[in-house]
Amino acid sequence: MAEAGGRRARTKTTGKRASSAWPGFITAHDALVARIEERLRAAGLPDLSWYIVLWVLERAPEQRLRMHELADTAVIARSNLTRLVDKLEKNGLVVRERVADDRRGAYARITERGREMRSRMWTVYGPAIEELFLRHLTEAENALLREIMMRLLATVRGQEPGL
Amino acid sequence: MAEAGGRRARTKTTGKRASSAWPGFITAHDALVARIEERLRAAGLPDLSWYIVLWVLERAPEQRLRMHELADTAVIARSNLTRLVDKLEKNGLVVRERVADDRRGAYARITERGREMRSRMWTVYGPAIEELFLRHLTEAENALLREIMMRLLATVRGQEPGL
DNA sequence: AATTGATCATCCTATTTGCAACTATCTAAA
DNA sequence: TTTAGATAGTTGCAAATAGGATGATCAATT
Repeated sequence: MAEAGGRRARTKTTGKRASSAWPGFITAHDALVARIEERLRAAGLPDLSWYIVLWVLERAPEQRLRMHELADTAVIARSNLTRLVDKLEKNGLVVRERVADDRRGAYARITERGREMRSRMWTVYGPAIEELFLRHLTEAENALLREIMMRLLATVRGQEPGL
Repeated sequence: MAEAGGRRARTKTTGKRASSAWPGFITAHDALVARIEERLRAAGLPDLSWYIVLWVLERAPEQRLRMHELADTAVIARSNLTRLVDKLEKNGLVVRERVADDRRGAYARITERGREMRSRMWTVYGPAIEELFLRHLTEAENALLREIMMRLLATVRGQEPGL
């Protein structure tokens, strides 16, 4: 959160605004994600991290991505992605493939079962997004929100220290 | 994430939009939070969850809140809040107090040291928010974003199953 | 070719988290 | 009252996570 509605601005250099959107941003995010995870769990489905990986892979050029690209796109630490992909692979949802010209590297590729699982998860996830999120936004708000998020993402990705 | 830019809408009932803000929303959130946590760590400071609890308590009516109120406000599972408050208490940043008319209950109250810590964390957190988030929004965007987040928060809180 | 420094992925360990009990207390109804 | 059912907070255990270390390979320079 932040100094939010904030008592008085503390310094001149920090140039506070009347009211930052930040606290609401992270709080709304956490609350929404908690609700969604609840629904997935109730439906006996894997959690969001699985969905995200499957979704990213499904949209990738050849249904596959290098591990580090996947980690960056899905915003998952590399070491955690290794284990997540282990589990997905054990469940037959993705397969690892060697990289022809770089023996250090590996691809993760989504399988047919992986696509099925993503689709199955979407039957819970999609309506949840609709109901908890989209439903409360006008078309214009949705569009602006999307644009803003892409802008933030672009700049934050542009200055990753470890990227 | 979501069906995003989405191939074609799958059913009529799901009433998809051209492009949902949802994937960007959670991805931007995760990326921003990761950067911020990085900075706090680099500064040898505790992580965001400590800040949020201290911040919520500092703004609370009497600098204190019942454990369950704190959990709900900060969006932290009760069992995790118990342990988080344990740690904060061990560090002298909050104290637990009994509730006069409900012997089951407990307050968490922020201490002077707690306020100092929040303030110290803000010297890193505040500029990070400014630089990574606010800086990229116009005043109008910030205001709208804030309003939207509050709206989402209100509705998601209105329908909590476990609340 | 040899060396140095990055990069890729994984492994290891300490924490943290989620969930399901569990205890104590309160509330409402019989 | 007594009892049945909620509520507050905590605890235990399994699983997930973060972050640094490791081993292997690649790229650039000498």
